[in-house]
Amino acid sequence: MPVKARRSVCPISSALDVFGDKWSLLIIRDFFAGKTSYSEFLSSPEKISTNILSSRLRLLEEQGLVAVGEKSTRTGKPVYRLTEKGKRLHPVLDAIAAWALENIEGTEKLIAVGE
Amino acid sequence: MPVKARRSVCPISSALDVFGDKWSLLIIRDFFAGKTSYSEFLSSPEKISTNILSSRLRLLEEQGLVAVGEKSTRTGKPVYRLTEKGKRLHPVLDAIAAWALENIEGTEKLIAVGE
DNA sequence: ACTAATAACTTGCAAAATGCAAGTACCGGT
DNA sequence: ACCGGTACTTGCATTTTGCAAGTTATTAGT
Repeated sequence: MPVKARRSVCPISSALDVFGDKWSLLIIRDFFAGKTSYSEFLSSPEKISTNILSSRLRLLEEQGLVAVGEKSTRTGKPVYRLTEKGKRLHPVLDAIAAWALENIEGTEKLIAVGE
Repeated sequence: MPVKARRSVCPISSALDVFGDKWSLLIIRDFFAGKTSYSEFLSSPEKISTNILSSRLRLLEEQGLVAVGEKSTRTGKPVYRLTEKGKRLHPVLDAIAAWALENIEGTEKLIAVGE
């Protein structure tokens, strides 16, 4: 599947072509929180639906932000991981979280966006 | 019109409820580039359509990121401006642009995201 | 005052993305 | 062989987006 055409060469526009939707960055957030499996992503409080999760993981993989490891022979589950390119999004999530904590009432830092 | 229900109290999720789409942050980018009028936003290379621009400006206004000034008596045009809350998004745009310039081939810093 | 032009929208409708419920496939254990 | 759980896929209704074509208001020129 071809990577979708970008709208312009502007870095912000190009970045939004990659993760400019309501779900992609939440999945990335969950990666930073240590999640690696389908069911773990489904368990997040925002309740992503299975078809969206499946398609987003595929898109993120196509974009090179996520890699799917071999299914663990112990558990049989595929293991999803952030690539280096994906991990470099950490400052973006940091900036967004900082803005929201200051500017949107009722937001709370629940999960450590660690690493 | 009521502000849409947020999906969770997570700051990232809440922030995406505000600007998690393909267009909102591009409009914000244009504000930082000094644009203030409808036609200026339309002239950006990504070619937003008029109905989306109209509805996004309204949503951003409802969220308190954008304020509409009185129509200038000289030109008759409404003047759109970022509020302080909107201006505080500058670090977010900075982080996104920095990531894209490093991680997406063919992106170029075209407009000064100044202010 | 009349006309033309431009800016700022709104409307209608097709296309795509999202959301929900249900179903299928493939383990691993008993 | 059967069962339960995880990882999906499928079908379809709803919502959002995208494009083209209006509509309204103000300004610029004659």
